[in-house]
Amino acid sequence: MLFQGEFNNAIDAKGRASIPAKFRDVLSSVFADERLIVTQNDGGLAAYPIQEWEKVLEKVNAMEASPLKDAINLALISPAIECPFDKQGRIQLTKAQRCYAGLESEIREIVVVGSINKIMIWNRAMHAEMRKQAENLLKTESQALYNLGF
Amino acid sequence: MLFQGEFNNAIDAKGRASIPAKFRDVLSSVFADERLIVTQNDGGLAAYPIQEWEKVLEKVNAMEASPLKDAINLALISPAIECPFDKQGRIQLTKAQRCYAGLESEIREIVVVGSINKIMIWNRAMHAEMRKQAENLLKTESQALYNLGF
DNA sequence: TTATAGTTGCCCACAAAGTGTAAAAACGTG
DNA sequence: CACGTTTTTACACTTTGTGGGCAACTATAA
Repeated sequence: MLFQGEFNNAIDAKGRASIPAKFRDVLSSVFADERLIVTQNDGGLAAYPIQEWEKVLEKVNAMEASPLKDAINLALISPAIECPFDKQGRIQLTKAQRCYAGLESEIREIVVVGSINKIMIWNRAMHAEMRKQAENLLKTESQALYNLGF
Repeated sequence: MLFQGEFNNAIDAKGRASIPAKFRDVLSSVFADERLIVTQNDGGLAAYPIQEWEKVLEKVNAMEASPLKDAINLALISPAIECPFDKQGRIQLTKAQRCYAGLESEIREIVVVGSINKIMIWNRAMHAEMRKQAENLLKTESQALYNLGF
């Protein structure tokens, strides 16, 4: 397990998001490279260690032309940009990234979520709403959950 | 990776579009030439560093005559024009270019998107709409995305 | 031709955004 | 509870983006 857990961190007035120390530790110990590529996905931001991102790129490049490939390029690849860490372990997000993720001006509360090989960053309120939706679905699937061992 | 990322910039009343400093840096450091050739493509504007544009031209010239070649000349090559930077890092777009890209008079909001070897300029609302379409398609292909590493 | 309106390029100035550093506050561990 | 680590706040400074003024030039019409 690489990135794991949820962290309620903040984004400052200039758009810098602090990344949990645990995730930075994973970057330096497992990947030996602190570079993060941040893209937009599903209403939030997804940050990939550069090695992971390059694997993704190779696979996408190998696809033959199709509407799906175009959509991936438009929605996932083009917006991607490297966001370097500052000395306090924060990454500077661009205006466009904040705009996409609902992190304008006065909004400071984010949640940083580990997701195996990537790190997701959400507007905290939005994330809470998504969780609620998910939990509602789970209520209708108690048997399946039981079978899974939950 | 040359041009990467999305930037929410503006076009002013005179039709000047500001190009992100990062992209200007790529032009001067990688291409050592700030000239941009701007053409029309797919409802937006595409700006090529002059070296990249010349590569394209050579390849098109090498094609033997065909309806496709004619269409390329008509739709992509003919409208192309060099748009020089002013000292504030903006390029002056012509009326025809703005008209084509849905950037008339009062519309100020654009998005400048890096796309490997070229820079795309979109009406921001139009781009958001395209992204939405793309994301809808992606939602139906979550297994494929997972396989690609997203 | 002259007058007029529109376009283009150049310049300046202000506002907004980004960067870097330091220090305070909060947190978690022993 | 005290300590070290982590996160947040605060401030100063730099860079970038945007709007506006002005003059030169172009095209059109009277």
